[in-house]
Amino acid sequence: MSRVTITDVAVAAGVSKTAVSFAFNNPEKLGSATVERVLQVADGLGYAPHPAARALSLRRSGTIGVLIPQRLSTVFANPFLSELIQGLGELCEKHDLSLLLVPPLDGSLEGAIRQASVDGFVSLGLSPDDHALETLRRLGIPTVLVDSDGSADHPAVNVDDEGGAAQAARHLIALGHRRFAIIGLPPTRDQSRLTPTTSRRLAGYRAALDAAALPPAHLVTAGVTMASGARAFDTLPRGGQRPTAVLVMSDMAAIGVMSAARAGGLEVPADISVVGYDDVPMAAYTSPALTTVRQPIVDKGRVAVRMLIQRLQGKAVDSPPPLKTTLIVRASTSSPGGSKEVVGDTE
Amino acid sequence: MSRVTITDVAVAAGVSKTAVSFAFNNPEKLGSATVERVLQVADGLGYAPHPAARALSLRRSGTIGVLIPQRLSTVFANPFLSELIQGLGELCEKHDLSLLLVPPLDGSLEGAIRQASVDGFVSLGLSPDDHALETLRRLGIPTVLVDSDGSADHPAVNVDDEGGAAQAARHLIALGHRRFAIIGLPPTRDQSRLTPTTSRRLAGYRAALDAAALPPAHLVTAGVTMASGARAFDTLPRGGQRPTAVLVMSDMAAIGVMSAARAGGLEVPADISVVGYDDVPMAAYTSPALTTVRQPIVDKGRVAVRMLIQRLQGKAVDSPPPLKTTLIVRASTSSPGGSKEVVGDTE
DNA sequence: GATCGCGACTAAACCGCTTTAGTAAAGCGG
DNA sequence: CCGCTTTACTAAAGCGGTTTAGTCGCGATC
Repeated sequence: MSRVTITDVAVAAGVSKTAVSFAFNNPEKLGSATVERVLQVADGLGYAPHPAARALSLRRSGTIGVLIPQRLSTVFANPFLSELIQGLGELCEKHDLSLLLVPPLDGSLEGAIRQASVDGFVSLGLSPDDHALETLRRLGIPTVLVDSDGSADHPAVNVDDEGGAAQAARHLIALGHRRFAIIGLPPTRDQSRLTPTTSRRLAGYRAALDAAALPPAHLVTAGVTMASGARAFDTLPRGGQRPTAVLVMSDMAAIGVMSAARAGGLEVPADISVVGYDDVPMAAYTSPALTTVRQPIVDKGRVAVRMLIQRLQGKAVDSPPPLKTTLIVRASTSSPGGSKEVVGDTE
Repeated sequence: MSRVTITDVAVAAGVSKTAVSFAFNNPEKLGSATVERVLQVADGLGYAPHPAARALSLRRSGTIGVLIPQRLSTVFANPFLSELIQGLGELCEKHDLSLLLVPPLDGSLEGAIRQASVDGFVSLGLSPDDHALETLRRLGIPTVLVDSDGSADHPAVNVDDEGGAAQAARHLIALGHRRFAIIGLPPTRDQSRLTPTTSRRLAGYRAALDAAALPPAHLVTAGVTMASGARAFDTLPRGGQRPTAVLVMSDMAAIGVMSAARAGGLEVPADISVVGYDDVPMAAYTSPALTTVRQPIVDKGRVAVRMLIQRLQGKAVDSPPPLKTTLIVRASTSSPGGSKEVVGDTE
C-alpha cells in the first residue's frame, strides 16, 4: 500500500514515464487525447508526484524557511512573529511557496539550516557574527535578513529603529519626564551581546536623552512576554529613584510593565508612563491603551519575501532603506504629575 | 558554484560515496581512521547532505505539516494558532522535526497537500466532509486532526467544547441574565456549514439556555479578530431587545465586542456581560479582564504531535478523550443590573 | 596450506521525478 | 516516391543521497 508513482500511472495508461510527466508539466508536447487519458488514469489512481523527488529533480523545493533564533514556544508568545508571518505568508501564497519554520535543532541553528529543504531563508534577528550566517553563505542558500545588519552576502530589511526610539524618548521628555528606565530585548543566542535591533533602539533612546542633557537611564533587559516585562519592572529602583517613565522595546513587555506597575499600586500614566515598541494589535486594546512606536511589521514580511524571490531568480538585491516608524500616542503616557499637559515640543 | 555533493567529498577523501555516507550515518561500519578523515574532508569542503535527496532515499522528510484551512494572513491574527504552534513546536524540536505551514494554494488545500514534502499532517478545524480529508486518506499520509471530528482514518484531539460552553452560559444565567447573544466562529471554507467546534460550542450554550427554559439566543458569526468581533456587536439588536450578555466563541472577537460596546456608550460588565472562549494570554490583560472559557491550547498541540509521532511509527492511535475546559471568571461579567451578586448556583 | 571468518570498503541498485537526446511515423512539397 | 520537417512519443541519463550485496585481504583455525 505504498504511494502511487509515476511508473504506476505510466503502466496503467500504457505510456512512458516521460509522457506522464509531460501530461502534467508540458501538455503541449503531447497529443491532447493522450494528455486527457493520462490525467484521467492518474486521477483514478490517486497519483500525486512525490514532492522530494520533484524537489531533487527540479533543484527547487517551493519552500522558504523562516530562520528563528529561539525556541518556537518562546518566540510565538510574541505577536510580532505572527504579524511577520502574515506578511511573509501573503506573498508566499501568491507565489505558491510554503513556509517552513526553522528553529534551532538541539540548540544549533546551523544544524537546522542543513536539514531544511528550502530554496531560501528569511532570517530573524541574527547578530552579524552569528555562525549561522557563515553557514548560509557557504551553502550558498539565498537569504534575506530581517532585523539584522545587512552584508555583502545577505541583504537586510529593517525599520528605522533608532528614529522610532528617539521619537518615543522625545515624547516623554516633552511631557516633562526626567528619570527614565529602558527595558531592552533579550541578548543574542550566545548571550554575548545585544542584537542589532536592541543596539539601534538603545542608540535612539540615548541620543534623545543626551540631547536633553538628561542623566543616563536605568537599563534592564526582558524577554518579549508580558510575564517577563512584569518581572523586569520589579527590578527597577523604588522610592525616590523610581523612574517616572519606562521605555520598553516591545509591546508585550510594556503590557507586562503596566500590569506589574498597577499590581504595585501605581497608576499608569499618572504615576508612571510607559511606551512600547511594535504596535501589535493588542496595544490599542489594553487599558490604558498603550503609547508605542509603530513599525510596519506586515510590510516587513512582505518586503523580505519580495526580496528573497528576486534573489531566487538570480537577481542581485540591495538592502532597502529602513521602513518608517511612527510614534502612536495613546493613553499610557502623561506628564509626571499626572496632567497631560505638554512641556515643550512633542514634534 | 553549485552545492558540494557526496561525490565531491568521496573523491576528495579518496573513498567511495558509500564510505562517506557511512561516516555520517553508520560510523561503526568503517575504520575509525577513515571516519575521521572523511569527516574532516567533508567539513573542509562545507558539505551538507542535500535534504531532498535524503528525503527521497530515506522515505522521510523530518517535517510535519500544519494544515491550515485559511489564509495565513487571517489565521495568524488569532493568537490561538500561535499558542497551538508553541505546543506543536515543543515536541517537534524534541524529535528533530520541522514544521511546515500549509495554507490553501490558490484556494485549494488539496493542491497544497500534494506539494508538501511532509511525513504527516496536523490538520486544523477541518469539517468532516472536507475533500482534503479524502485526499489525505488516498495519499496515505498519517494525519491527526485538531478541532474536527475524528474518523477511522484520522484520530482527532479535541477539548470539551460543549461542556465549556455550557459552563459559560450557566455562569451568566446564574448571574441573572435572560437575554443572550451568541457570536459564533466563521463557517467552513465552502461557507456551507458550521465547523465541528462551532457546533459543539453552540450545543453547549443552547443546552444551558434550554435547561433554564430561556428563549433562544440571538446568533451571529464573526471572524476571530477584534475588528470582526466589533462588527458583529454592531449587528446585535438594540434598545429593549439588546442582549444583556454575549457568549463569544473566541477571545479575540470578545475583546472586539467589549471595545465596540464601550464605543457605543455601554459599560462592561455593568450594562453588558461578555464571555470569551480560549483564554488567550491577553484575555487576562484587557480591561475589564475577560471572563472566558480556558482550553489548554498548548497541550492540544503537544498531544497532537505526540499522536502523530506514534502514527509515524506505524502504531494505531485512537482519539483521546476531550481535554478539559475551565471557566475563568474575571471582570467582564456581572449581574445585569451591574451588581456582582449571584442569583443561584455558579457551579 | 586450504578454509573460514571477519573487518574494511565498494559497486551498483534504488528512491521517484524531470528532461535531453533521439526514434518512428506521419505529413508534405516537389 | 523521395527527402525533409513535424508531430508524438520514449529510452535513458541525471538529481544526490542510502543501502544491499558483494569483493578483497588477512589473521586465525584445523
